[in-house]
Amino acid sequence: MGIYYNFPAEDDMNCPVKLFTSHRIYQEIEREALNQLLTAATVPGVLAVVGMPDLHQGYGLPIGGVMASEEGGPISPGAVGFDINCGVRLLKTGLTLEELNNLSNNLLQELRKRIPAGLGKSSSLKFSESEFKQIITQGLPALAQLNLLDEVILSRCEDQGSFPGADSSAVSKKAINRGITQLNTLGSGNHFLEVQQVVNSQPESDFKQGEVVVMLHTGSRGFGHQICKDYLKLAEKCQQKYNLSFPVKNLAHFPLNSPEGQDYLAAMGCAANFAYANRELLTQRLREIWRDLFPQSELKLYYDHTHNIARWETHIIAGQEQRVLVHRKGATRLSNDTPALIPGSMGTSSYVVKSLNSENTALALQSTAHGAGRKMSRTQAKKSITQEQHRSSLGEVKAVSSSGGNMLDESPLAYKDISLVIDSLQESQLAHPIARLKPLVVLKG
DNA sequence: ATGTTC
Repeated sequence: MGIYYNFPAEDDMNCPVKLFTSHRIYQEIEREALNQLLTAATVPGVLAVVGMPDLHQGYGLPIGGVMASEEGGPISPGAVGFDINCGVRLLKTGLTLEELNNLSNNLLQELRKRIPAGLGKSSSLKFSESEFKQIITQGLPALAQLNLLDEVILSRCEDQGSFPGADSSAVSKKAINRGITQLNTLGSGNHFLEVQQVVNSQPESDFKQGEVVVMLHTGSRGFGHQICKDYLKLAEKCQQKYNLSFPVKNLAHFPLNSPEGQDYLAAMGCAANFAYANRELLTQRLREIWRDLFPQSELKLYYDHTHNIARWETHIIAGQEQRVLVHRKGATRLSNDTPALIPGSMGTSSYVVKSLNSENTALALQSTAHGAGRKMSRTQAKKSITQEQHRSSLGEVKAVSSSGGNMLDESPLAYKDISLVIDSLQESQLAHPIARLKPLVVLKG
């Protein structure tokens, strides 16, 4: 029996809350993050709330939180997050470390020069409004129609790279204007492009020991951010109209069967498609660099998935199979036949995991962690971590910031130990690692 | 995360 913490439905909670952490990680979880998770269970129409071991304080729902709503129940922009379809993509290179080694300095310089990155950065590509709308409505298949898709990769993407129900008429002009120049950019904060080496792979996995891979972590940029902002404002306005009780302002929501709720889902789908396309286009920029530096190597997509989204799924909740809208915010869907990519903090290993298909995976609504999870806020990290501490925490890893900043707020010292998160997933019988990916070279946003 | 004020 894998362990988890169960908080029964008490007082004004509508459902129990299950927190899937080891005892060790539980000690590190902030009181406020747990409080936010328990508060989510008080929203009327919420049928299940689950926390992952990388739980930390967020806006409304904590990062690492999963919240399932009944049909007609709440849909909450804050429970998806500002970076809609923030996600991870992993590429295989077929190269060994030896083939890469002489070039790693060049590679870092080329990445910095040729990958559009940093706060407010515009893309090197120009899209017309109609092309942009086609992309945000259809996702990756639209890139294929525009002759911008290199290969048939849809089966290696969550949602086949096309989120259903997206409708650009639900997206504000302001969001379109922000998004149209940002498609094909990495962004900032915890977004990164990292070259890694497989150091520990299970024999049954697709990974060879020592193989070089590339991981990309980015999302929907200012586009998704604007959509979240627009709909949070609308939700507050709709509170009276639908006579809703928000336990905290940041858990503002719509009824799923309201026009506004449906509009949010349609707009959220556009941001999801933006982010799928963004990761694909950045992969193409990377391929251009790769062709120059490693002409014998071809970048092949291993998998691409999100960790910030709401989607319809069927789960057994309280013994009853039902269709629910699952919000995952800093949590990854993990079905029995797909892998999940769990990026570490800068300078620490990332992992590929598979489901353990246990009783607990069903209780966790088929969810797993999304990363190491913060241990300090950005401001706290900048105050308390010194340059020297940060530099030594990076060890041999070559890191460069596109913005030229000191990256203290992204230091591994500001995050939980990813290996404890992975141990925790195993102890809870949610997932087990099939490969550990050690960082070599990282471009931070 | 973010044209850094959710």
